[in-house]
Amino acid sequence: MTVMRRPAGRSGRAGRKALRIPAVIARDIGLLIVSGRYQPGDVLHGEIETSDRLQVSRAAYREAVRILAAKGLVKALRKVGTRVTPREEWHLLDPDVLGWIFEFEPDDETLASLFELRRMVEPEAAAMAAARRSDEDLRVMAKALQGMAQHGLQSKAGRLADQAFHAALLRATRNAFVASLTASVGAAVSWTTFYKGTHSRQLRDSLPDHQRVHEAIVRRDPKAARMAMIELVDLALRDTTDARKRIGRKKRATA
Amino acid sequence: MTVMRRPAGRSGRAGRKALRIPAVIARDIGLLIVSGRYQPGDVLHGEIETSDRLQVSRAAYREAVRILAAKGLVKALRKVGTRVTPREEWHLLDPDVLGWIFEFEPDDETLASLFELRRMVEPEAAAMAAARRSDEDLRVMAKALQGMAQHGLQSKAGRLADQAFHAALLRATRNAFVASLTASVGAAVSWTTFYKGTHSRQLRDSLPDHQRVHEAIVRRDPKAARMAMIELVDLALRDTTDARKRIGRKKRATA
DNA sequence: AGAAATTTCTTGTCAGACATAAAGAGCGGG
DNA sequence: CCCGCTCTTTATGTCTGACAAGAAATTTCT
Repeated sequence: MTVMRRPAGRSGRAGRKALRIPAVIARDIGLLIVSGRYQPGDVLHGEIETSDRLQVSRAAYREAVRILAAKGLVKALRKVGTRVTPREEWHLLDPDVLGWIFEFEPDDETLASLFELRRMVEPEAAAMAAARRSDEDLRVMAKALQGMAQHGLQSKAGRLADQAFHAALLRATRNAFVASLTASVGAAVSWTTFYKGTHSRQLRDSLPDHQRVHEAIVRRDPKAARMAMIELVDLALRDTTDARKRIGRKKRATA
Repeated sequence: MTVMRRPAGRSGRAGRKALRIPAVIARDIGLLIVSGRYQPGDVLHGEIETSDRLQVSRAAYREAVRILAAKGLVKALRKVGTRVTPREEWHLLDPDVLGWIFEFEPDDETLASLFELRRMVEPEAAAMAAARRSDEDLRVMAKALQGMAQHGLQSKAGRLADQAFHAALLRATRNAFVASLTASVGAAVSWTTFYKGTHSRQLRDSLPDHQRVHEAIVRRDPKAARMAMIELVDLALRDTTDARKRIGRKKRATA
């Protein structure tokens, strides 16, 4: 494992800002953990050894470990070392942790679980949004829909617009806790559309689903918003699992 | 602000384990942030100045700041300082953050929002648990109910049993993301019963509500479990708001 | 006045040392 | 032989002081 000051990709481009060393190390180790390369119970190598190997100061490495500990991924014990925490203690809804999980192709169970959560939260959120939304919320959602229509779901911009729509909807609930699920929902949304876009030829247009939700919210019709959102999530899940099954068959056939 | 190596309370007792300096500082500053003493946009005092004032090394203080940054509460910028993040970026569902919020009496809106989240998640979770629970899940839930009955809701042990019941239920959903909401639900549960216990004379017995949920899960009856949980959450919310209103009147009368 | 160079300030990183707790080995006594 | 105590070992925990780097503020030059 080597320390990269910038996320993998072209380095010169102005894209993302340079990450500090501890953040990069935390991400690297975090990826190793959520991907299962480091299993719960495993103890990380010693601080001196690791920091030396990565050619960073021990202080920098320690700050990285602190970040991971703050997210529940590891726990440091004197004399025993820094040990990977059992999965139940991970802060799965932490944006970073979730992002790390979705940097790989998540397994079926993880994906299903996240969709179950969406299915629990988003319909009610849509209903709440229909009851409480401001005109400003509407404006943001409309703009997001326009972005989806304009760029399409294959493009990065389109995916961002999709996420923006769901984020605006959650914000419109006027519930800070619900709104803080934005990262979770966004991860599912982004990855799903990405998955469909890259692996599947025929890409069902989910824009109408979104528009139905939007219209219900415009009309301040909670019941309709809830139903429309249920349909949206269900269809998104179906599309995703269908695509997966196709890939699965293809892979099996190739192997 | 002074660094306390142990959480406030009697120090000699074996209760909680000694927290390391960065964790204590992170908690102290975290409390100042979530309580509003430090407002979003405020910049914390410089590292040298603060670490000097707290009489800890700069490295220790920096690790504390890293913890807060990992939870989205602050963001460090060169030359500008470490600044408190806008509220929308806080990781509200992080167990520590939520715990800090609930170390004070949360405002009505926060409490209402958290109950809304419970109301969205727990009924469906109960239904899922009814469909998927193992015998082991049942055993844990039964034991928790027994603990509630034995110790009562006023005692610490009773409150822990209450939390344990909800935790076991969420775990029985077999959904890691739902299960990771345990801390959030637990915070609401614990604080609510605590509130009722300390401030209110007549303390409605919520044990029957829990037992109805439990029985439905035993019977593998998702619909009944969902309905029972809806009732449980609604009653808990009503109890809490009622108690608050009483206190409010009392305070107003006293003042 | 406007752009470019410079200063300045704050976080970022490094290096090495010592402190401390907890696991494990070793030893003594029951 | 087993139990419990002490001592050693070892990893994290903490401190100190120094320098690097980047961004804001200031100054200087055109």
